[in-house]
Amino acid sequence: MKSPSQSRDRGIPEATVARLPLYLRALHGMAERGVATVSSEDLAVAAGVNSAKLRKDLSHLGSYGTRGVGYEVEYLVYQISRELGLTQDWAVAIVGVGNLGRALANYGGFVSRGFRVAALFDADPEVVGDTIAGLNVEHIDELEAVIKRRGVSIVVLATPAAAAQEVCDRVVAVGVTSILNFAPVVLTVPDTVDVRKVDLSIELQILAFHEQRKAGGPLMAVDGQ
Amino acid sequence: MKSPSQSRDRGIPEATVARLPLYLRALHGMAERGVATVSSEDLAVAAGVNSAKLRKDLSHLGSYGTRGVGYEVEYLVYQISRELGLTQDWAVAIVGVGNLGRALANYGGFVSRGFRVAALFDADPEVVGDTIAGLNVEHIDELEAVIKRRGVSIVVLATPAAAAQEVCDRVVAVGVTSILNFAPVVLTVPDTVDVRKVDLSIELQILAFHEQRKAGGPLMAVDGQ
DNA sequence: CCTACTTTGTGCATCGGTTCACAAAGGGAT
DNA sequence: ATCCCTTTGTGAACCGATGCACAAAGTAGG
Repeated sequence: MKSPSQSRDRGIPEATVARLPLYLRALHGMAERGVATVSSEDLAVAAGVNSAKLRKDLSHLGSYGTRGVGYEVEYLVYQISRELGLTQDWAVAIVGVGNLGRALANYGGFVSRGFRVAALFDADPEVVGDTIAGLNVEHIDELEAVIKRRGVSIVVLATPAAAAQEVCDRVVAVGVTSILNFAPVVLTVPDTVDVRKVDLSIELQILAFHEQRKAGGPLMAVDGQ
Repeated sequence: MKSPSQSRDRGIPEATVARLPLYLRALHGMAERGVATVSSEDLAVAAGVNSAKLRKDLSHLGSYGTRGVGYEVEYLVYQISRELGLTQDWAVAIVGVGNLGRALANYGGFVSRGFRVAALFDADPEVVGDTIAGLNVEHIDELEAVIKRRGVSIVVLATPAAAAQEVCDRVVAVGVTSILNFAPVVLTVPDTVDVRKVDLSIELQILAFHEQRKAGGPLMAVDGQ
């Protein structure tokens, strides 16, 4: 049941959640440049969205702006960070240390936002024991033990497609409920588990679709039937 | 002739376009396993979507199913491929050969779907001249010349954030209208240009948000679903 | 205190997308 | 040919997201 006068409605729309990190990035940039206060219009431009949308998004977190003035940058950074759960430290494990897994392990963008790569796993004895980004690569057999021991709560799957579901099942079995999947497969999970997927090939295909139209443009009817 | 003979409505919804690659992947899997015909229900399960949605999506391409039977796998693969523009060969350039660029260059998923990595660029003289995935890394100064010469129409940006906008401007200036951006910045482009962005850190932040709520405890809205 | 100006927060109309549910269309059996 | 069974294709209701436009709320200056 939901109380009617819940000051900060916990039901933040998914679309809004997806944009908060964008605002946060823009705000960090402004904070670095010493900007103290920002209007919805300016922040919207920096984040590449419409200002009305931005204001509505922020209004879901509470009333943190001052009419006639704007938003205080530092304060807003804090509020958004807290809402996203970035004020705590998240231990992330990366499974699969191929090209992609390696790139992810070295990616600075993680660490800077409250995420800490806490473990790397691979099945290939050739790479197990290697040190990547200052971390020892563990054998996949250690998956369950290490995840528990190090309090990993988010797992990134960068395995071959064929291995993804099995690894997924195993991490879900030890209680992981947040998965970022780079393998090109549809994962089956209990609905208590969140899966987000990133598929590089799909993004290119969407671009190709639009590119084709631009190129075909006015002559489109040529292949019509 | 217009009227209902506008059989294939060219205005395919964006949400549908984004799912077509998913269906395609599922269909390829089925084709390999020798499946000749598939129902919307089965294909929907394989692609991880609702069957009504799948049927509506496919209906935007035309009437390619047979009532009482389903869809012929090979035929549907062809139709979707054609719609997405995958029957032609797309030359892709990757700019920035750091960890991520390297991973992308080696990523098999591109080649297998009508995409061909045709050029690699970097600014660092240390890596220029290296061979990655069978390709010579060109200096960024060659950007315009090589893009034109090799007919590159899609550019993948895997540069540091600070360099992304400048590279973007340059490729747009030579006529590229499709960009896949991995750099964590909002790119400014003319609206004739399509930009899709992939931000690994944003995906993690979205997961963290939901994870926090799950862990968040008693004050959480009890969403018993 | 009052007036002029700025910018937030939001009600409302609208739009695109999802889902339901069923008539229409085809196959197969007799 | 007729009946029954399966599955598509789609009308229509629904739902969430977007964007306009403005009242409310604040600042600044006299």
